[in-house]
Amino acid sequence: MGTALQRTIQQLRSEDSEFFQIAISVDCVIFGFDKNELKVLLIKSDLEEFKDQWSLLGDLVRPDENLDSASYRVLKHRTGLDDVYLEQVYTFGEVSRHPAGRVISTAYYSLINIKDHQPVLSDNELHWHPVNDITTLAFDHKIILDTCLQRLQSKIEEHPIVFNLLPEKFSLRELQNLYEAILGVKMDRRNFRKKFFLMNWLEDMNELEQDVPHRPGKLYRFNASRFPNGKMKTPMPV
Amino acid sequence: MGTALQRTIQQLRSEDSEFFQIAISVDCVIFGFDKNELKVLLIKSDLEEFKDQWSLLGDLVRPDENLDSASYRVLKHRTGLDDVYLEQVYTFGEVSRHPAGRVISTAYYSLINIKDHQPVLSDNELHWHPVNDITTLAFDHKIILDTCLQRLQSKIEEHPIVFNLLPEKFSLRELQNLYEAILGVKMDRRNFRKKFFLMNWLEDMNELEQDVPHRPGKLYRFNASRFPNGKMKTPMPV
DNA sequence: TACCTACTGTGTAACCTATACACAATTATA
DNA sequence: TATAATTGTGTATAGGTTACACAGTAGGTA
Repeated sequence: MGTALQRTIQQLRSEDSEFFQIAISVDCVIFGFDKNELKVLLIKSDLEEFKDQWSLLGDLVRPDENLDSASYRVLKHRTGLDDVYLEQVYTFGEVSRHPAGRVISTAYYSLINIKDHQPVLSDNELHWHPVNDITTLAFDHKIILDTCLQRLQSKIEEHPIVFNLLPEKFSLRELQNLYEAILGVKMDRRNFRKKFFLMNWLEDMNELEQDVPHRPGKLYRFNASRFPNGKMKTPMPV
Repeated sequence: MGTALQRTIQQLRSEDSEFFQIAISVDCVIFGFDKNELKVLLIKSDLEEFKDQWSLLGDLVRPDENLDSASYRVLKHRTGLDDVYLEQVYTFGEVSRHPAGRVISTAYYSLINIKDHQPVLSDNELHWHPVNDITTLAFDHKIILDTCLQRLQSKIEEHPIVFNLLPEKFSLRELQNLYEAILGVKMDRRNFRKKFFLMNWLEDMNELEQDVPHRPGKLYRFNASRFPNGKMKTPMPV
């Protein structure tokens, strides 16, 4: 007796479709940063079972598209953005996770500059929520959100991906606020500056912040070309 | 127009089955440790396209089983082992990754004590291969193997999971050989001992190695109860 | 215009961890 | 009884992490 995979897909389909009763979807945790808070883009669930609850953005995967492509498609559809940071995190496959049937879902998270996001006008069910305010979501989406946040937290300790959440030019204070919002810790300002300058990622724009009611800070941008091999030398200071 | 997920599964099935043309499988990278080498359990592919090539152990997911359960089922079927370490790593969903049709596969890796594995007699196509000797595999399984090995490498730097690959009692030399085999580096013997004893994971069994042609080392076992919160304090010494 | 507020920008010392490294003790074997 | 191979042990150095204070600057306000 062989396993199911040892027969061909055509054989399986002709037998009894036993293995084609599972749908696969992608769910996207779309992170943004605004007013010193980490936020996530959610939509009102339209399933009766989860009436008035919020859920992540997702869709079923089409037979002719790659898994990653499905995720990019959802992002493009919901944010209008093309060139975004996207990372697969985990696949959730509990039998009963979707009330309407068997749906296995692969979770991705994405980092976008919230200012670039022009909400689709017809989609007034779409809103940015502070991550820290979210206690429940439809389906198993709270678990998916938590899993993606954990991945983001460990990822930024070694990879320079937070810049996807910021405008091109930013001050060191904004950058530190972002790290603090994601990691949920306070950091020492002087040590933060020291470490970042040691890493040599930032390019001084020779410009100052505008419209701040205090001494303005310098503006920098991320210089990806200085980043050796996609790996940071040391984790962030606490 | 809503997305596919906003209709019910029943609606979708009755429409045109567009979203039920994808099969989902699990693939297991089963790691073992023998003769100071990290090994992986492989099976001869029986697909014509990959004749005489080796492949990972996997199977299609059944509609009524959780994703994790499918992986445990494959492990139990191939190794006879029940209580094994298993971790989901990544889901591979390229459209053309399987020649027989659209199959999305979720990869897991597993750590077993190779001595416990009694190969199923009828399955003489099943063999342990040194990870370092593997250059090609059927399907995209080489990429899956590499991905799982990378995950294992980063995981052991913070979590005490390597003990799943060893017999209950082991010497410090065996433990160090195992770390060196997984990470592909040589470590300093004295620093390795120092760090492990500082972490206080090991319980001295007051026994010595047998049948070694030199001064025997002490035997230890992993004391999980001393492990606080599943997280190691410091990475392994190099 | 003078002062107040709130932030920016900067350096050093103490501490902790990681690393490099050598020799005596023990067992099996010839 | 000598040899081979490995175990078991401590210290000094280097490097990185952390804690911490004060002068400078722009905007706001009286």
